[in-house]
Order: sequence, then structure tokens, then C-alpha cells
Amino acid sequence: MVTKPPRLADVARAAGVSTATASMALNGTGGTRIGADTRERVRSAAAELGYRPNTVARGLRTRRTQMIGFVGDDVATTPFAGQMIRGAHDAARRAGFLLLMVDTSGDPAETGEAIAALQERQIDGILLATMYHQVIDVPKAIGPTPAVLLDSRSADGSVSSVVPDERGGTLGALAELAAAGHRRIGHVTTAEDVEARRIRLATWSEHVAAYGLDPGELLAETPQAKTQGGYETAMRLLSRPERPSAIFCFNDRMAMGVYRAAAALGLSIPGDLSVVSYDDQELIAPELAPGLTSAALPHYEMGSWAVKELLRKLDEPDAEPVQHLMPCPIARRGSVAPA
Amino acid sequence: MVTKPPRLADVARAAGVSTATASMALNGTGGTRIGADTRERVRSAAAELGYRPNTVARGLRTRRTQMIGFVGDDVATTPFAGQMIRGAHDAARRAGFLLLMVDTSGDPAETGEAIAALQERQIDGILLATMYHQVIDVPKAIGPTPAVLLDSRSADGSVSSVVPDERGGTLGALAELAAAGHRRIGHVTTAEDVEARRIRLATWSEHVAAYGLDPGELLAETPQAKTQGGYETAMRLLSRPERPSAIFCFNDRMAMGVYRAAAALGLSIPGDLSVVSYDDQELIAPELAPGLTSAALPHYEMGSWAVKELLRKLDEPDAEPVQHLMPCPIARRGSVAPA
DNA sequence: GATGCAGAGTTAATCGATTAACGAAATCTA
DNA sequence: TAGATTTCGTTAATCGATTAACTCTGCATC
Repeated sequence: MVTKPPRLADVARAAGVSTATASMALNGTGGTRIGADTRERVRSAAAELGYRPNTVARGLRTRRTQMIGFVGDDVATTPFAGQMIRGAHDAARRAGFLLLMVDTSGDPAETGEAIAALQERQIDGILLATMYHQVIDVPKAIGPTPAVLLDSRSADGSVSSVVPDERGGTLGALAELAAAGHRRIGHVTTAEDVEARRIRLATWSEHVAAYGLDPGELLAETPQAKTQGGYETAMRLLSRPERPSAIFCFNDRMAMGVYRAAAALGLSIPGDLSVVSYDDQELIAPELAPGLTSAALPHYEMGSWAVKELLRKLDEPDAEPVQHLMPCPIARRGSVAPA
Repeated sequence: MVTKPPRLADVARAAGVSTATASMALNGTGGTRIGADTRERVRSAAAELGYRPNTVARGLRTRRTQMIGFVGDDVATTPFAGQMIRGAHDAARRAGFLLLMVDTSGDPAETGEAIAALQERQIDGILLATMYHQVIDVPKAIGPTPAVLLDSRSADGSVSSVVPDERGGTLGALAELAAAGHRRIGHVTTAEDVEARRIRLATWSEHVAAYGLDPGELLAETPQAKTQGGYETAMRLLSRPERPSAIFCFNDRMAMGVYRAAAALGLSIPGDLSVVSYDDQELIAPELAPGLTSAALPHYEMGSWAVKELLRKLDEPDAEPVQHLMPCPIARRGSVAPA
């Protein structure tokens, strides 16, 4: 007893018009060609039958599928990804689009395959998301398909992209410390050569150098930006003769280690040591005691910006590509106190 | 100079055959009708032109889009979701399917809309994922579309589903403690009425009751399963006259609070107190000091199981629905020591 | 020498919409 | 009042595949 879903032809028959009229009535196209009463007849017939357009058929004719391809390099495994996807998803949905997802574990050949798989499905555009802020070459497989880079920039600037404003976020985090009177601000960071490290480090260096301090004496590195590395670097930094009164951490996971080091050394946070960080990870920053002041990575906003930019490109194919910096707002919590 | 991508007709012309022949040659259909040399000619013509089938056109004809709808209730915001999506994604991709995602923030009306949006796009089947283990009514909007529930069961068992084996995981976690000689095992849990709480609590109750202990004396609840709640419940439990030698936590976030409480009371883990937990969240369990022994929620496996089950349903529409329990393996770390 | 049949393709219908091109009645204009 | 517009539709082509129903050779069979 499974009756097939109604087609446009069924609606047209029920309303006593041709499929052309039915199509125009439902879509509001064709200008004044359809009378108000006819339009109403068609609409109610459609509602009556529970008509839902077959977008596959429509897509074949219009060459628009109302689907956006989302290619992530291993993106689904990182805790940030959720917000990025959600931002893209919400913006897409509001415009009547859905996200077709492919995860690629970063391998370029696989990325090419993923892009091809999406193109076979005639997606209207592609979002290329990376796990963390980096500079990449746009895969040639993309061809003429409209695309936007998410959390990465293209080396040649030929494609629109959005990345976090790392410099602004770093300055914001440091401003929290400066406002509390801190001058000797240490930095613990990773040795991994990523864009985020470079910018955060350079911005911090400038900042402390402006006070006439030597960044080299206030810096400690670890191979991996994890809790253990944060612990070790903080131990090194805090046992130097003139220890910093505050530490700016590369990310929240390292900050967790800094908290642990402070506890081990009998230093209280924020009484003896102020801490600011980057990422504002929801499972870490608010859960530490005291809560960690951190510059938030605006993943949700980047995701939705990317979709809006992509939709703009669909409307105006000849628009110039835009490289956007998304602000990183500071989440203030209890880890900063006057020096 | 943007040349349109080649169509099947272009391949056929290049190979000097009809589109029917080209189609059959490329797809290997039509039995013996296509000679080996012709097939080869068509194949190389296709490769030459870089032909990629238009799956929208194909889908219109075959009524198969090779796309699976993934509906999540707020799923993209939880840290688990990534693994669940990835598990589903990988299994789908291996079979030539892609995931079309919709996130719904849980509202039933919105879920209905999401399902309709997917059906308009003619997805071959639907995965309905929930943020955490629960029992739900299958939305009527699904209709005859093949569906599988992910991390939830249907009240009436009419649809296949997969959920974690909470009982097995709890027994496994408690077995770690039992093997280390613990008898007085406390439990800190949430007051939220969710399936996970119910099963973990009941299983733990049985376990301690079997030692002749009164569960009521070893239990503490908090309104929300977060760090703060874990801290408070542990403080209560550990300041009772006969304090437990070990605590089984509802989840890792609460365990974080338990660690903090132990530190506040001067109890060392695992020396004075052993701790086991549930969820094995990657940002918490391995990062605590000592590492937290925890029963892992098999999100990846559930995701891929769900897709395989869905594909089976596509092949055998009359197959009986299956309710699957996915084992929760124990991640052993340093938080357990002999009593 | 007619019949049957397997092999290798071709023709044309079809999936369910959108839309360019065309048409008849009603209204307006000079 | 004849011609020009407007109004409100319809007819049929089209998007790019898949596939049921044919066709045409050549060969074996009786």
C-alpha cells in the first residue's frame, strides 16, 4: 500500500491546469502570467496532496542542486570542527541549502577524489575546511567550481578565505594582562611550525619587546601543544631567576599544564600567576579552576561567513575574492588578577 | 574559456557508438551485449575526455542518489558527534555514498522539516542520530524511507538502532576496581533522567549490593553532570564516616571534579582513592594526571554500524529491524590501584 | 532452405521538473 | 473600429543519464 509521492503533474491535474502553470504558480515565477485565483487553486491542491518537489529533477533542469560540498581534512575529528560545521550548516540552511560532507584525512589525492565525488553530484559550490589555520595551495581538482577556504588561506589569494585574526586575538589577550599591570609576560608555545604559532609568537614578541624586555628570556617551547608540554614549559619558565608574573599560553591544552605546574610549585592562580590563553575550548577553559581567560577561535562565525561568501559568489560569479580575518573575542574568566 | 564538462553523449560520439552502448560499457551492465573491444574504446574515450557522470541525471532515472541523510539533534555541537559522523562517513564512502547533513537542535517540528528537506533531495536512506543515548518515538515524517537510529532506540522497536552497551561498559569499569580488590565503590551521578544514568546506576547498584553493601550510602547526585557537580558530590561522598575506596563516575567531566575534590582533601589518586569513569573523552581522560580509566563510548563504531545496517536495508527492504548493543571497551590508565 | 538463436548494438521512452516559444481572449488606443 | 497590448495560459523542448524493446548479422540446426 505504499503509494508513490505525488508529482507536479498530479498537482496540475488536481488543479485543472498544465504542469507549466503549476510550476510557475508554486515557484512564483513567470511574472504576471498566473492569475491570483489560479495560483491559489494550485497551491491548495499541492498542500492537499502533500506535494514536495523532486529536487533531483529540478536540479537536472536548473543546474542548481541547492547543495554545498564541505570538504574537511580530518576535520570531523577535532573538537572545533563541530562549531565550524554548525556555522556553515546554519547559514546554508537559512538560504535553503544543505551540506554534503566529505572528510579526507588530509591526503591530497584523497582530497582530489573527494572534490570529484562532490562535483559528480553537481554541488553548487565547495567549502574547503582545514583542521587548523594554515596556508595551502588550492587543489586543481576544484576547477571552475566556486569555492571558499575555511580556516586556511590560499598561497596566491585566488580564492576567498576566512581565518581567525590571530594577531588581534593575541593583542586582546595580552591587553587583559596589561590592564592588570603585568609587564613580565611569559609565553609557552609549541615547536610545530603552524601559522597560529607564528602569528601568536610574533605578536607576543612585539608586545614584550615594547616594554624593553627580551622575549628570549620569557619564552619556552615544547614539541607538542598538549597538557604535558604545557606543564614542562611552565616549570622551566617559572623556575628561572626572574619569573614572569603572567603567562600567555599557545592554547588551552597547554594552559591546563601550566595550571598543573603552578599547583606543583605552590603558586596560586591568579594570586601569584595570571594566565591567558588561546582557543577557548569549551571542555577546558570554563572547566578549569579558576576559569581560564582565553581568546576564542570564532569557528561558528567563520563557518557561516564562508557560506555567505560562497552564496555571494553564486550570485555574482565575477566578484573579487576576499581574504577575511575573523575577530577572536576574549572570554574573560578568573585567571587574571593585578600584578 | 570555461568549456562545459563532457556528457555521456560526447563520450559516445568520440567512441563512435550510441549513448546506450556507452552507458552499458561504462557501467558494465547489459550482460554480453557489449563486445570487449567496444567496451575498451568507450572506456578510453571517457578517460581521454575526463568524463564524470552527472549523478543528478542518473539519480532521476535510477531513483538512487547514493546519498544518505544524517539528521542530528544538536549533534554537531557535542564533542562525541565528530566520531559518530566520521564512523558513518567512512562506512558510507567505502560503499560510494555521501552524507547529507542536517542539524536540528532537537525540536520535533524542526526535525520533521529536516527530514522533509532530505526527502526532497531523494536521499536513499536516513540516519537519525541523537546527542546521547535515549529512547524516542520515530518521527512520522520519515514515512517509508529506510532509516536507522544512532545512539537511540525506538520505543516500539520498529526501526533498526544501535546504542552503547552501557551495562557491559559499567560492568567492565567496575571489574577493573574489583580486580584491584575494591569493595566499597561509590558512585557519583547526575540527576538528569537519561537512559545512560539509569543503566549505569542500576548496574552499579547491583554490583555493590552483591557485596552486601547499601547503594544508598555510596551514592551522590548532582543536578548537572559537569565538573562542578563532580566536585560537590565527591566532597559529600568522601567526607562520610566510612568513605569509599573507589569511585565510579557517571562521566569524565564529573571525574574531573572528583580529581579536584580528592586534591582538596589531600587524597592522592590512585593511592588513596581509585577512580573509574565513563565516556573516555579524548580531551579529558588521557589528559588528567594520573590518566583516567574510563569505559569508552564507541561512537565511531556505532556510526559505521548504522550505515552498514542502512545499506543492508536498501538491499533487502523486508529485513527485520535489529536493535544492536555496541560494546564499550575499557581504556585502562593510571587511576586505579589496589585497595 | 527455412527456423531459431546468440551476439552486438541502436532507437526511443523515461525519470520529474523548468522554461522558451507560442496563442487566444480581453482590454486599450488612436 | 482596426490594430496593439495585456492577461492568462498551454505546448513542447530540455536537462543527462538508464533501459526496455527493437534490429541486424551470422551461424548452427533440422
